[in-house]
Amino acid sequence: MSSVKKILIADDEPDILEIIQFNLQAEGYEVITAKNGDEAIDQAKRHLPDLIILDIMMPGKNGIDVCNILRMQPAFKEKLIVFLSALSDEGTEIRGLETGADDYITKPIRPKILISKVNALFRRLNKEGNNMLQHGDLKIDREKYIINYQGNDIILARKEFELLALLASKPGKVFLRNEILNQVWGTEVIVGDRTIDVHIRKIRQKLDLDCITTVKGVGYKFEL
Amino acid sequence: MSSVKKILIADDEPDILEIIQFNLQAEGYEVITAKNGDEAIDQAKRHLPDLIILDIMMPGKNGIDVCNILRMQPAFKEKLIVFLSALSDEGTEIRGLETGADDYITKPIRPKILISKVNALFRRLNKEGNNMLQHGDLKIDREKYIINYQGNDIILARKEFELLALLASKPGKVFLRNEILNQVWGTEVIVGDRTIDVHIRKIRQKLDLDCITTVKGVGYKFEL
DNA sequence: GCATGTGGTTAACAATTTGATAATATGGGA
DNA sequence: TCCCATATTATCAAATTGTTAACCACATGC
Repeated sequence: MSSVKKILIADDEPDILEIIQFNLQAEGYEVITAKNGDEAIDQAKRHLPDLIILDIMMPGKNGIDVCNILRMQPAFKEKLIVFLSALSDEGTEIRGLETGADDYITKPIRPKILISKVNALFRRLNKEGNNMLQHGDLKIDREKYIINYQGNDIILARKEFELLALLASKPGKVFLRNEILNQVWGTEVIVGDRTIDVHIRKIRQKLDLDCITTVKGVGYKFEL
Repeated sequence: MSSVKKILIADDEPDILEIIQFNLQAEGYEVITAKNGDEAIDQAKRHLPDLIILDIMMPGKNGIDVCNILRMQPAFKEKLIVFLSALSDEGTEIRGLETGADDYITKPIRPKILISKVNALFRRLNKEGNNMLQHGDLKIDREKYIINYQGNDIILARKEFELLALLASKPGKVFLRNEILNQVWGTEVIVGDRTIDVHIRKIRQKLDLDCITTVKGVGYKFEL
């Protein structure tokens, strides 16, 4: 979405390194390589890649060690880490799964699957935290303050927008009236009881889409 | 966590079926098998397994077809589905990833990895709903204020919901009428004797499931 | 400065849902 | 059998939300 994603690959076999690098670069990613665990940690700190692919079996620090070390640091708590494993080392692989990796890829490397997995990982990441919400035909752009439904832009007033954006930020979750007041109006402001209802109504009217459900006695929730 | 997890395996090769079945049963899972796609759908509907492992390449309906068909139905929207794929069919594998599977496992099957993945999937599932109770086919989602039984959402009014949630929070425990009053109604409010009964009745009616037992002279308890 | 429009809030009333109660039925045990 | 705790049902009051219109504040352009 935003900028080119950086990927760090660490493997002691130059061939593998090259295959992966070639394929990921062809896909448009920026690739950094490392030949062993220590180098991987070094490069990771220097470039802060978005995704780190670690071979498990490496001389010196192995992939799991590297993962553990990196996960210690806040900068890598949220980054993607994927293990590479040969068919032979089952035992270590399993430990890898428990260690906080986001996925793992088995050797021999099959380029299409590799790319597919990498893309899938980034897609997942993008969904998580951004100022663009999307559910079905409904797009909510927090930056531009625009709602788009089935290709048509819908203009909501600020409060209406923020209310909808809040509800849509966690589809299905019921927001209590108090929560809504605190999030949208702030804790200082005191407004009457019917204010929320009126805004909800306006949203429902403008959107002409039944996406906000009332949970009587509790609050409202967004769902398609 | 709660009860024994059911796993359905579908593969046209008896050897594979047996290997997987043996390993998963050894791990304490209940295993159901199917030899082809149609049988898989049949068994899935009959047993409502928690996890479905589908071979992609099968005569008749293949794994992806089966997955698509099952995902149509509300009962399987939330279930785990995993694909099994041979090294050869890369193309289909990739499509599998996009089709709504939760993971996929490559052949040849390595038992330890299989088990590790299965365990990981169930672990992930448990983590997902933070304030979510689950007993068998009955899910109680405090955040979404929704009861889900066998894939169907059931809407309860606030008091009904809170009453059920209370009882279900400690399955088997008998809640005295006083306890219930304090927890659900609060200590201030005073309501008549029959009020609880009426709410219990409404829950039983809406759920159409015999999960609340009366303990005469004492109170009520939740159990499946 | 003045008309106009928009956003936000409120009040008043309608519509709806919920929850409590009373009245009555049921069913198991002394 | 009779008694007592619970089940069931219908009913009504209270709580909650929906809807509309009016109002004020503020910005905008003329």
